[in-house]
Amino acid sequence: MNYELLLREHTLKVTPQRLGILTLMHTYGHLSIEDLFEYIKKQFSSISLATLYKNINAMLENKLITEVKIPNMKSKYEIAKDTHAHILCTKCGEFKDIAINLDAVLSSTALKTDYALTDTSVVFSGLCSKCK
Amino acid sequence: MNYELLLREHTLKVTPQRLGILTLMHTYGHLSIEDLFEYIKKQFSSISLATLYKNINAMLENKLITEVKIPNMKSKYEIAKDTHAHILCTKCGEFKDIAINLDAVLSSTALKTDYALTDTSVVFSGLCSKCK
DNA sequence: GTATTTGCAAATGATTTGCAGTGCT
DNA sequence: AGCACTGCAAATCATTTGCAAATAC
Repeated sequence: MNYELLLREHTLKVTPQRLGILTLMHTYGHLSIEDLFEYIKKQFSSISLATLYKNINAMLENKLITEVKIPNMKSKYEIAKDTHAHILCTKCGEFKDIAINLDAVLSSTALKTDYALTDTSVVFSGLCSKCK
Repeated sequence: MNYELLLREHTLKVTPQRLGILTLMHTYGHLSIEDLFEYIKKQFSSISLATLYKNINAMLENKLITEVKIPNMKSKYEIAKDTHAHILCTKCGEFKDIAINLDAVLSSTALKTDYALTDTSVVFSGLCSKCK
């Protein structure tokens, strides 16, 4: 994937730090601030936490990335993509995307509540195949 | 509802502050820490934020209440109840429970992922009937 | 060349902890 | 009586801000 283009499309300047952050997110899928800082320091030993936060916030504002809030855990960040849900193993911490179709649930909810629904935040949790 | 009994069932002592917190949650449905502190001070003018946090944490640990994490907002707390979902109006901030049936989605997800699913965290958002 | 970004240090905000006194059972 | 809870102050942790130097375009 071309992150330089992605940044430019979102009106953000291209810097090595930003490219590093996006590459990490692509590699790991979902990362907390702590994780990101730990990994990014390996490439940019002098990067500051302030820079990381500033970039995360800039990319969130431009909707290039998304924050995923998870029960009982710190938030994780991911490159923005189409509507999807997440699944968490509460024992080993595995966290990943799942493809589920919520269209029926969403349209019936919209009907019942008279809301115009635009976003979903869905995290299922339990035990993964290894942990259960 | 009998909050004294509810506290005892969860092995927590009954104190006026705790009863106040639970009554507020019952009245308002979902409250942030800020909201709770503002309201509870009207009853207990000398209550400290530390006490509020300690009680919230004690009740969370005992699963008497639940934290609801919401995209782009501070968490809200509610008295624990059966699995349900939430809906948020991103304009006026209305936030409420919705009764949706996720059984089909959950069982097909469990099958596909080989997870034993136990919990769900679902927040839909958009514009309510007045705001849209 | 100008505006934005970076990294540092300091400031702010949120939550937790320690402790002495009080209240619950 | 004994242990848990409260309220205060201080400590810790998370995030943001201000500013000078460096970098992107």
